[in-house]
Amino acid sequence: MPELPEVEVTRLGVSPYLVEQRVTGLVLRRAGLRWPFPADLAQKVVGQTVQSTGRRGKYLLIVFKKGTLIIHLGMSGHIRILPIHTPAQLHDHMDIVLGEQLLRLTDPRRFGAVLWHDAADGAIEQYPLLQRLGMEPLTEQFNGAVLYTATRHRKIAVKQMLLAGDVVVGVGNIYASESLFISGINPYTPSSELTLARYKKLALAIQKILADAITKGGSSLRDFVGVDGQSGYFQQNYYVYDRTGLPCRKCNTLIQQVKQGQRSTFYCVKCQK
DNA sequence: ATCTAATCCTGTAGGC
DNA sequence: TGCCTACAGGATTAGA
Repeated sequence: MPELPEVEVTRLGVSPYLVEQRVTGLVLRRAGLRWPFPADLAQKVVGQTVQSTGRRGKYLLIVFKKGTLIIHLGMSGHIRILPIHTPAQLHDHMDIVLGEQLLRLTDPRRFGAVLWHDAADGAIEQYPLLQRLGMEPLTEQFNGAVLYTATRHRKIAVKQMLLAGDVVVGVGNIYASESLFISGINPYTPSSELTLARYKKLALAIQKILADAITKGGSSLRDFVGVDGQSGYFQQNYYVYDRTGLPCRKCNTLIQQVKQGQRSTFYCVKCQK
């Protein structure tokens, strides 16, 4: 379940194996994932050298001189660095070969995506799918005022606003519930009704929880090079997510699970008003 | 301009 | 034991 921290941890993990390395081959084992793979992808990347890696929201960027490879992990995707000629298994959809190693994309549910943009680094914001994305939460510019000003006419529940990604990116279903608990906000509150002061608390909660998750995930970066892939989210200690019917860690009230826009929301009715 | 619902797909958990 | 259904996840898209 990659949210922003897992994508960033992935980027940090694979980056040393990519940057300044030349792509020597590309293997596609199906026509595409969520969307078809770019038709001429091999021509675009094979022979090219990776300049840098980046991230925009939950999109992983692999930057070449002539363009940028955009990878989205969907909800079940993950990437590993493996020795060349490692046999592919079910759901291994793409290999980017770099000399003696390869970057392998695995995604059982195929909600992920592999895209190409014919412009290097700076111009990536022009890519259609990235154009409507909200602000990066882990930047100096992001704060409560950003949330406040963007939501003056938004009646949508604050939980669903966070998830929508057009105000702030990278907050998935887990961290939406968690950040609202930390800031003491009821997930049903219409976005336009929250005060600046409460949005300041929410913005700080989002930044802290995402940064902490990256730190924790970063401690298992080596997992991206090897057989087992997935990185250290197991020990995550959530306040409300997936704790339906269990006592709130602050007040012992039983945690409620509800549906908002087809998605589960977890919250404490006493701590979150 | 906003918002809601449907959609993509597979693995897993729960009910019978 | 095995079948069946519901659900989980992100984010675009179409429709209200």
